[in-house]
Amino acid sequence: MRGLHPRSALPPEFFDRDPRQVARDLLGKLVVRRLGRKILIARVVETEAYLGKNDPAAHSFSGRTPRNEVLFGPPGYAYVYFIYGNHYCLNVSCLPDGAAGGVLFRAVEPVTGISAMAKARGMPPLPSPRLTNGPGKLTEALSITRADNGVNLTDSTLSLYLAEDDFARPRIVATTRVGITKAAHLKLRYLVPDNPFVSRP
DNA sequence: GAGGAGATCGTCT
DNA sequence: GACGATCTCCTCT
Repeated sequence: MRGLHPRSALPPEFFDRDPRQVARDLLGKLVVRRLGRKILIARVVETEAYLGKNDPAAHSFSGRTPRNEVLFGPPGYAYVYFIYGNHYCLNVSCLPDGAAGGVLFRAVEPVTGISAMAKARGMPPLPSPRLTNGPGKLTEALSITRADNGVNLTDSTLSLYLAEDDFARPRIVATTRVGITKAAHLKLRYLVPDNPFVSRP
């Protein structure tokens, strides 16, 4: 029942660092989602770093716009964007106010509330990797939408935040990022090898 | 299981 | 008006 215990949120300083370091350190941490009385918890198993300046693949590379302004704000805030007409993707802002780095959550492993996640995904209440093994899938499973854009992910009193876990630090592998055409050679994708919930090996 | 096409719309040119 | 940090379904093997 460890998954039901209250969790302390990761502090703002955790995100006030290079996105590459934040992306690595987020592996094994927890995404906590409150939906009314229900609580959903999932462990992070795959992330990607977006550097902002000097990273053509980053949404913030070409400067500040209404869409990406959260990335230019203080660290530890949710940047949620809509993509391909169908899906939402969850990021967390990194680096100090004014520097627009971020980390994309690409896959998580359900810990608590699996049946609720399955329901949100329109799938049978069984523990399948297909529930959360992709950036669009995990937001759907956790009911994350544009309404969550700009929320403070370091505040455990809110309905979406990031938390520490008691687990040992997982093994980490770095690969190229998925689905991008610019700066595609950079190894800025981080995953827990052999974890069945990664989006692809 | 691999591979390809379509869905679908907000954002920026 | 084009395209995108994706997903699912369909077909073929």
